[in-house]
Amino acid sequence: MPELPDVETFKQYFQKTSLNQPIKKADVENKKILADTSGSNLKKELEEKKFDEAKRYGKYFFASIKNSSWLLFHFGMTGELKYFKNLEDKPSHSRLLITFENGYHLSFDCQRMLGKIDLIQNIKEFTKKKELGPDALKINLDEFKKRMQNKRGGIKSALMDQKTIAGIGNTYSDEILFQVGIHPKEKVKNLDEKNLEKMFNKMKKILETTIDKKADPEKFPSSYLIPERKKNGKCPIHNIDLQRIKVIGRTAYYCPKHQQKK
DNA sequence: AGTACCACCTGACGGC
DNA sequence: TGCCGTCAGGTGGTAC
Repeated sequence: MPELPDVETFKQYFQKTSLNQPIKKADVENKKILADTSGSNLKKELEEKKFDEAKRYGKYFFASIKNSSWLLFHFGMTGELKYFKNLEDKPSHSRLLITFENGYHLSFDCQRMLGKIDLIQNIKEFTKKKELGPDALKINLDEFKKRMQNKRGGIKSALMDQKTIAGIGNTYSDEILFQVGIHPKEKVKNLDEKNLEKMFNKMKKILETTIDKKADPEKFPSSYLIPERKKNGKCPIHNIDLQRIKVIGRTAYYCPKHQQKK
């Protein structure tokens, strides 16, 4: 589920594999993933050019096309990047296929097609238009507290609101709340400054740790909730069944023992 | 402002 | 075996 740590991992992968390599071909294999551009336009923009920079903001990834626009990726729920040599290794839901002069390929694989690709001129303008809040990795404590203190609803929906903070989704909001011991439906208003500061620190630590582990739950510390976010999952601290509830239409997992409402 | 609900979309899974 | 409902969860739109 591409949230900030997953997208950051894609960015690092892209930097390692696809930067500064002359592009030979670019083919859109399914037009549904295109936002505001056409397949022929994308082809024209990419072929015989190269990527010279990679950036991330929240859950969005941007690849700079040298002397031209930015190629924007949003991964939706099932999007990912794959770099490979032989076409037989092409992922099964490849929607955009880029072929480099060196013979390797980069594919935007997106099974459910909830992802999007677009061309944009300016990242700042884009994030402004989307009204995205500060990136969760970059936001400082004061800004975090200020933004949270303006929220009236529940804490999980506040953490997932991209206009409040950009980058946290359903999975990682569960992890943050699990580690600070707060119920997903707790009203933000009921949290004091100390709660918010602890939450801020945990959020940063979780993002840094999971990026370091390349967003792979199998490599996460055994004290983490995420690997247990499944049917019959247990709290790694208390070894009891996790609770499953709906919060804003999303499934939230939490420990009924150490995440009780105030 | 916040929440509820729907749509987009595919594939895995459980029930019958 | 195979059909069907449900679920997964990011975003965006609408209704209340």
